[in-house]
Amino acid sequence: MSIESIIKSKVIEAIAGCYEQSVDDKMVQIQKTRREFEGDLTVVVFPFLRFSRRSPEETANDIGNFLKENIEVVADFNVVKGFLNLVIDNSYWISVLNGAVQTPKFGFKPQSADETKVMIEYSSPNTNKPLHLGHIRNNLLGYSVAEILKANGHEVIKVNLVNDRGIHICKSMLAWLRFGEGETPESANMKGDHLVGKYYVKFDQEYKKEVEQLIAYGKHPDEAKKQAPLLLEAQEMLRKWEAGDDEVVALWRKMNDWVLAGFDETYKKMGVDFDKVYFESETYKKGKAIVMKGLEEGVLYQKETGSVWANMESDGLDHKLLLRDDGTSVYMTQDIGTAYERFNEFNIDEHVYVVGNEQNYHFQVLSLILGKLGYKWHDKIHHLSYGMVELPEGKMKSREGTVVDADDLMQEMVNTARDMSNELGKLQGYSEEEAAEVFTKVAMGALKYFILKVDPKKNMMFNPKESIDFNGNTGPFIQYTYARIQSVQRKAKEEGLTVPEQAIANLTISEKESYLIQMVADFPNVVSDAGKDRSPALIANYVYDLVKEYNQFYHDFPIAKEENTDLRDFRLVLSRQIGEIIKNGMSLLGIGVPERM
RNA sequence: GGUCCAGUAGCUCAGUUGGAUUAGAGCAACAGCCUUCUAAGCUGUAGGUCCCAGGUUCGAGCCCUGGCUGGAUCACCA
Repeated sequence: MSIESIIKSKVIEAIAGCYEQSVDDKMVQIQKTRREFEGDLTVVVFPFLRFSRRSPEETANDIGNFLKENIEVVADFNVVKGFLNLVIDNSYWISVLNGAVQTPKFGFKPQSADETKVMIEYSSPNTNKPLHLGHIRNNLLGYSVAEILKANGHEVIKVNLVNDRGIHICKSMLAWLRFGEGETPESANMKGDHLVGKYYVKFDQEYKKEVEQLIAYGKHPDEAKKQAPLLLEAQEMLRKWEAGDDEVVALWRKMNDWVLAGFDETYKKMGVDFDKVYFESETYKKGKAIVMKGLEEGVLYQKETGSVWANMESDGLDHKLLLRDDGTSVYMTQDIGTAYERFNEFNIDEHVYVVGNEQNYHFQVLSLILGKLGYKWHDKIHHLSYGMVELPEGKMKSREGTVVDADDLMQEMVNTARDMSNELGKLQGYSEEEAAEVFTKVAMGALKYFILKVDPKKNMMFNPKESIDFNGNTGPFIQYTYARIQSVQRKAKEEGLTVPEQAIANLTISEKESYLIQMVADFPNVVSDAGKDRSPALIANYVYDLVKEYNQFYHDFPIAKEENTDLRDFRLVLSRQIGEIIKNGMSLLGIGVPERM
């Protein structure tokens, strides 16, 4: 039983004893004592005033006396206004630390059948262009949330739905046929996704030329945009693809394979992976049967022209198209079909979709329609919605060339980390491979941490220059602290000190250190909260706070040189445990920590 | 126009189910600190109408109402 729940129950007893009143345990608020006050834990007594009918100070004293007498580890208390600050005995904190030390994978729960089984879909790229900065946020969030859910005991299935069909793919294909001169990733010495992306841009350029020409010949701009020969040809290509035309399908397959190989490389560098990859070319017709059933049951309705709709007016929304006049599926239909399939095939309890906030409306409607169709799991689909990534120069526009390419960005981060390491002479004495491993970890840590520390739902500003700043609330700062902790442990060993498995209980430690232990003990709660909120930012900011506290306390107190051997041992144990937490916490963000840097 | 999201220091961001005279970090600026656990660090100074106005409460950056500003979205696109 935790100290908080013991105090809680005793506070209820105290109120029953002193005032003959019973209070709900929700009214008992216990929090960490703020740093500037003496004590470890604080009970807020304001809610009890109407029971005690005494002043806040008197009430706090009454309860304080009761707690001091009835709980062994409550060593003392003081009262400031309506706040009852309890001093908890050192031995308690040390036993908490020892408990944490002895827990393998501290903060992580083993997989449990009691927890829900969750599918998480993320990344979801188009195969007509390479991944960009927005995808990076998506991928990092998806991977990190999957890790966090696993650490909370959930079984997690990571999936990727690749959008490999549609008019945009045909545009790249057409431009490659027309202007490519047989270029391949090998001959051009380019990643496949970049090569295909190049032709997507090429299409757009040539298309614009055609449109301008048509306008020059007197066409109305709207008409010109629709009648440009390249566009008509691309549309024709899509029709052929859907009809299964051998040549078109072969080309489509070839270029898609290039792109997918390119994506794999990028995912690998980013450190993300999937348990299953879906292709839209295989799923785009799904959902039609479910919609037809809904139509029969009268949940949906059909217009005279043949299209099928859902009336969402009762939910304050408009009407939503589900099948076109020609009976073909739209995006929503497909999502209905794949959701149904996934819940049934994998027997999942929940489904998380990591998709940008421009699709908030889509997912709101998806859940409502599934509810209308009678699926009880319709409220078990969660849209993990994230904000746009903006640049200092303004918004990213692929047509204006202001997108930040994922591969370029990662390479730039690695280059910068290497340059800084060399400049500081940090990695002297390392082999080339070892050095490369370190600055790659640092570079990726910088990028990942910068993005994950921000609340997912907020739009964020990505400043490439700032992200490569290795100070402050950044990944490298945290990695650096970890490396220093490992250095302490190594030095202690070199000096012949055996780092004990546990700290000695009868020891006087500073209030700062008991505060640090409280933070250590908090880690499992933070992991749990991050799971509930699906927010890596909680973990990131917690780890930063812990690191900052650690640095501030121990910068001036070299642990290995502490003369009191019991205290030194205690500090070695605490420091090692904090290192463990940094490593575990960062792994939930998909960030590696180097032993030295 | 309807719906949803956001607004906290010059900039980028935290702020746990409402709690403490003084709302926190980092960056940028200024001033210090290398016999230290690794200076990729630490310490200090300066910087605020928590968008505005009401309301609820012993207590509001947080909750409610109304407004302002910015963003997203409202396709027989995906």
